[in-house]
Amino acid sequence: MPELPEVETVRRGLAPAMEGKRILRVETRRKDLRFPFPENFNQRIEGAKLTLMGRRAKYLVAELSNGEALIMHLGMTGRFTVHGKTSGRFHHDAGGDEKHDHVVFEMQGGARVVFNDARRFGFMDLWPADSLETYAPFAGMGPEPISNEFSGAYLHAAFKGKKTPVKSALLDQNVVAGLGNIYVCEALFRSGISPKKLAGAIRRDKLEFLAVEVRKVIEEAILAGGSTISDYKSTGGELGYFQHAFRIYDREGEPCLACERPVKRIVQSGRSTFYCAACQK
DNA sequence: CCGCGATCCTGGGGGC
DNA sequence: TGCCCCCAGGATCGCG
Repeated sequence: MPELPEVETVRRGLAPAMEGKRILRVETRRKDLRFPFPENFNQRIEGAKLTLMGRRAKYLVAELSNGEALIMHLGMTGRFTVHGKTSGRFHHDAGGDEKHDHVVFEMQGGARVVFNDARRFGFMDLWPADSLETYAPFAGMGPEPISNEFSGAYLHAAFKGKKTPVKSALLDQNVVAGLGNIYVCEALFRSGISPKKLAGAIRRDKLEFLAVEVRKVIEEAILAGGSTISDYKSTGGELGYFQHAFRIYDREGEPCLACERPVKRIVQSGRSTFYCAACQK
């Protein structure tokens, strides 16, 4: 489920159950996800209070009272569910019984927060909270697309001289952080730019459009609670509904919403790209 | 520096 | 029903 809007939706779902609460106990049911859990993972977080549930790009960053930051990535299929008597929406069962439930956090206040990840591309890590900028994936990472730093001028500078297709450039987390395959396709369609166009060859005025559409599609998707693909559910079991607002993603062969010509699908750097050859130049 | 393919995993869907 | 192949929201690494 996880591009920026989905991760932000998860963050908002976890915050009421975890923020300001002590982590009473952590159950890790295997020694690794994508990577091994860090050394003494359980001991290092049990008993600590989770002071802030934050997010950077597609990473959840939970700051703990002991100075550690618990960094969590959902990979492709990672999902969190909140169980028990907590404020807000939650599952009324005990939780932790599903296939691929790998980690269970027992929180002060009674919530059980369960991490499930079928493909195990997700991971958890610990890093000093006061030097997150030195955490390898964050070093060199581009701005958030909904930040003031992100603009047409920024893209103009970031794309300067780049001979890579704009689709690949936007997927590069060091250019802009948090976009993935779906929202890149959507933003390129909305701004009328071909995914094959070389990043460095796009006119400045088009980059202004692109920056605006990237921001808009991400903001709209956050408001919709993210996109639900397959049977993804957010922390309380509710579905995001932005998938109904897809204008180009996963619409191969269907009529373009602007010109009615069939939507094309190509593969770029191993990922599907959906676009309209007539509307995107 | 760049694009590309392979890779880490499991599951769902379509074709036969 | 079963089997096989392809596909999937991510990200890294090695190769040419």
